[in-house]
Amino acid sequence: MSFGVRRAYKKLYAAFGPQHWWPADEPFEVIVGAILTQNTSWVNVEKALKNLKAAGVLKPRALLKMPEARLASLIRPAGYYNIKAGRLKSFLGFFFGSYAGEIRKLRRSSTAGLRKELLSVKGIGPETADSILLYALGKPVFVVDAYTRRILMRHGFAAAENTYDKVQAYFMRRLKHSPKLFNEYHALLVRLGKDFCRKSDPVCRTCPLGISKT
DNA sequence: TGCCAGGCCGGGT
DNA sequence: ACCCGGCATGGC
Repeated sequence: MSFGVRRAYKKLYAAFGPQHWWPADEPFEVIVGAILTQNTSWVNVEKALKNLKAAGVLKPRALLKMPEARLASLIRPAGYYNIKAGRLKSFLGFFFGSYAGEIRKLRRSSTAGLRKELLSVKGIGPETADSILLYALGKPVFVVDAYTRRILMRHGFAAAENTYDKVQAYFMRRLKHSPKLFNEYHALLVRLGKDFCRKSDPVCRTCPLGISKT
């Protein structure tokens, strides 16, 4: 593997500047967005969030009370709407069941413990859990996504090591455990991915990292 | 028109 | 421990 973690960060920041993530007003909105954006473009998620806001239900208690079928219809533009309505419901069950539906109580919980709890919620996998920890709760956790892996892959990161946990450890071992740094870094990787490294893009030679792989 | 997007689950090897 | 099909809309 030849991906220089710190050097890459400097180049990305120089090229793109601060990304101001997560694009949401409140922690709860971050959580909802994190579930809705699973394998889905953010523009579609925005439409769904807009529907929820317009209906005045982008709040824990309102979503908890709402029938699942109604929730599904509101989030329709985000795709997988039946699945995601169920996932939102399962998160809410956990949120109210263990934390009284209060973000402050979530935030008070230990990072490692809460991560395990989140992973036990049906519909929340590693990326969604880590996005919640970092972007909604400010915990120092590095978020890995499809762009991160693809970018690493194209920079010679060994395919066999390209699993979620390995990639996450690779970054976290080489960076200060700062929420602000992890926030900016992940956002920059997504920016790079959107602009230069989508699946259908050819291997990129003009991106700000100056790609090397054939 | 077909492929893709800020994953995850469940069933099968 | 991996591998795969399913889930679904909107943009290009």
